[in-house]
Amino acid sequence: MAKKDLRTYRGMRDFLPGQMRRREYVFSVLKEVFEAHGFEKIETPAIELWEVLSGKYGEEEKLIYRFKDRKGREVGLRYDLTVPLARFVAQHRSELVFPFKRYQMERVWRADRPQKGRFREFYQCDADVVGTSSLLADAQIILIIYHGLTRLGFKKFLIRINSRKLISALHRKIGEGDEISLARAMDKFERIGREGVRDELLARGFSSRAAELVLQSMEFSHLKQARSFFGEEEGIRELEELFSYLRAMGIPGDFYAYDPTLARGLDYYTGPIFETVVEEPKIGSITGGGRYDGLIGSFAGVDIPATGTSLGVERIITVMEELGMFPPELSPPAHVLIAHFPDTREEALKLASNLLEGGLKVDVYCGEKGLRAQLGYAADKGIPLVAIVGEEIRRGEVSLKNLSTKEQKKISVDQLEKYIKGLYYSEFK
RNA sequence: GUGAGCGUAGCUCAAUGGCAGAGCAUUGGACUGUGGAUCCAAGGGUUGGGGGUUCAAAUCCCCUCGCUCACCCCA
Repeated sequence: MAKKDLRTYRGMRDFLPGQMRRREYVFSVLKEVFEAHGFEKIETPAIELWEVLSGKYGEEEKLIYRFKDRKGREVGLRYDLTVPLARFVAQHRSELVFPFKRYQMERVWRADRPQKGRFREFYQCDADVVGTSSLLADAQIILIIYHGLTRLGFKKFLIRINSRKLISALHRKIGEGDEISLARAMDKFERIGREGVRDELLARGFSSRAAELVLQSMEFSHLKQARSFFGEEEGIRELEELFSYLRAMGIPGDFYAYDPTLARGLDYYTGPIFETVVEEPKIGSITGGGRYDGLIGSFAGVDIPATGTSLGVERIITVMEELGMFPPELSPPAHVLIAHFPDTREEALKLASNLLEGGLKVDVYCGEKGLRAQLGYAADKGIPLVAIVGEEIRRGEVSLKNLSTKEQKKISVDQLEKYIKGLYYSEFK
């Protein structure tokens, strides 16, 4: 038989138990944060009809995995969680409570070329508020980004904030060229600098007069400067209102900033836009989102305003791994391993069933090897305690070994559950 | 789509143009109440694939495929 190619498909990964524990930790923290702010979880299918996915992403559309099902129906793997949400809301309008606050933690697929922090199959954690154009919703989204990242242990990050309306205003002001093209050039400011953007604009066919205006508008670090440049502009008023909410929410000022160079490529954004960057390591943005008041209407027929963000869990995990941000003790695969000998197996099974009843995570050694092997198993798997069920069980006792302190003591079976729980409250927590 | 670097055992990696190797993992045995240890043994390779140079290629050259990183864009 020819040897099988054992690799996973490009850009798609297996997750080993050790990795899964770190991933689950991130997911559980974010879940708590979402729910702390009143967001409810939903799920949607991996596959959507092509007509749902098409025409929503602009140039990005070529990265959607697209195929025909067995009856020739055009379908695609979802590219993000926002467009499926729009379809979902349009379909279930009558059953939802508005403003509808939902979160989702699911896989999405992009036929992209993988690199650091970029995959073809990856998870996104999205939180959105649907059915209100109030900037309170945008502020709440920014709050959960702040809350989520700080809860995960991030000490330093910046949520950059701008408005699609200001990019449109700038585009009207210069009166030439294509808005998306303008936005793309501006978005490169961080990487290629002031002169780089000038060259980029000229290369994209903008006049040098236009380039000067654009460069001028990108110098602003405060909304006040933008106001004197743009005048009474809706985008300015909105950002001022948004920032007043962020202050009231108590988000420290060095975690967010008006950033006129932020553009964001997706076509559907209509109002405030935001993304989060970290200085180290270099990995692009770790969250991205904004207001998209027209998207759901394209499914529902009537306009339903919405805003939200996607937290890039894959990049968040990459950053946390590189910076050693994971807590040293994640929850163990089991609280205790039950070790046993050929003549104590039935007692071991009874003990395990009692401990399970008490709510502990119990791993009964499933092999028939000796104690040495069973202790090695617990050590390799990261189970901190081993209850050795040997001849002492005849006297109603087991030997409980703590693998980290190497201490071992005999404990009566009646006391065991309480004793283990006590250890987890003091020592392991 | 563009560019650079790298492809040797399941994994991590050695081998000056001159016999393809080690550690880990796997399998079998010794040992069976204290961290799969220790000891003994075994299996495992078209050196990514194809072509060329050479007495001789993992090693040099060409093509191709794959992976990684960067660009584009994005989480």
